[in-house]
Amino acid sequence: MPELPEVEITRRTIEPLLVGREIADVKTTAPSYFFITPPDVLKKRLRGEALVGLERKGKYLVAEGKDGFRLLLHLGMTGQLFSSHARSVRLLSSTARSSLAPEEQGAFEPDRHTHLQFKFCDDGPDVFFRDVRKFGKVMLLAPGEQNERLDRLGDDALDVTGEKLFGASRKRKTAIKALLLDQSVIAGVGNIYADEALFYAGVRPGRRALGMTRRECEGIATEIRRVLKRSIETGGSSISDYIAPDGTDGAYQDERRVYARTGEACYECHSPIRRKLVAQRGTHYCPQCQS
DNA sequence: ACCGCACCCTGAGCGC
DNA sequence: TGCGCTCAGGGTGCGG
Repeated sequence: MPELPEVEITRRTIEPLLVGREIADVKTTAPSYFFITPPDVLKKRLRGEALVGLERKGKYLVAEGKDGFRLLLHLGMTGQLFSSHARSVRLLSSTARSSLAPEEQGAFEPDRHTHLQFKFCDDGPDVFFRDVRKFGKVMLLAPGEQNERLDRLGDDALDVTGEKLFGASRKRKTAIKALLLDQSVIAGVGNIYADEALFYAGVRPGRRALGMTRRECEGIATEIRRVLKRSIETGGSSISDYIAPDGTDGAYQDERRVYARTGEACYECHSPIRRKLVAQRGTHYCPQCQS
């Protein structure tokens, strides 16, 4: 679900709830590949600790402990990191939603998809990490321990330059969209913002990276930075699962030009938006505005 | 080194 | 109602 803007908003909103509070207890679900670090190790290591910082690297959240250990969180496709005070229908299945009276909707009790529950020594809210599909990840790193998932990340997408893209695109026969999704080239772009940025840049997603001119790469880089910043300003995209940690929806989905608009009219030229597979991902573009 | 693909998992929505 | 299918904002690991 979440790409750079959603992860960044999550970081900003959850930071004051996670940092500087002594952890009383951590509850988890059973071991699964969601837990790269086993649940019992997490519980033992985190109890009594307080986190001192929370930063974002690409789509990863990295929390740091006092003695230098790091807790890596990745939201995958359906991960939700939020306060126990958050209220949102996106935390409930559709059947659960419809069986509730409107005024009850949004009340949340940890369910089988709530893989992490942080309880704190103060009487403030708990912090929950819920993930229906379990494509998210949680991992603990010892002080000074390197991690290749983090180390292989490319430049942060908010800072991507045309020069960087142009350099990376040489010798790459793959589609330009696949290049944008490659986290070792630039970190943070996912399926929505790749499609949106390529629309604004006027470039078809399926074109070979190798065929891009320097000027086109400049345009794509500019649009990536602009679209991501704009999405952060509007609270990110809440399309199916994403909510901010306080339970609020983003609004960027209302500004989408192509993503999930298959068959609808392009706002610029009124051609129907097309969908095809590129890099095994659903890909949306305007056949008229993008060449 | 790079490429495409299978796979990890659960749920929603569709046509029949 | 139920079945079978497709689709979903993520990333990894494999063989070619």
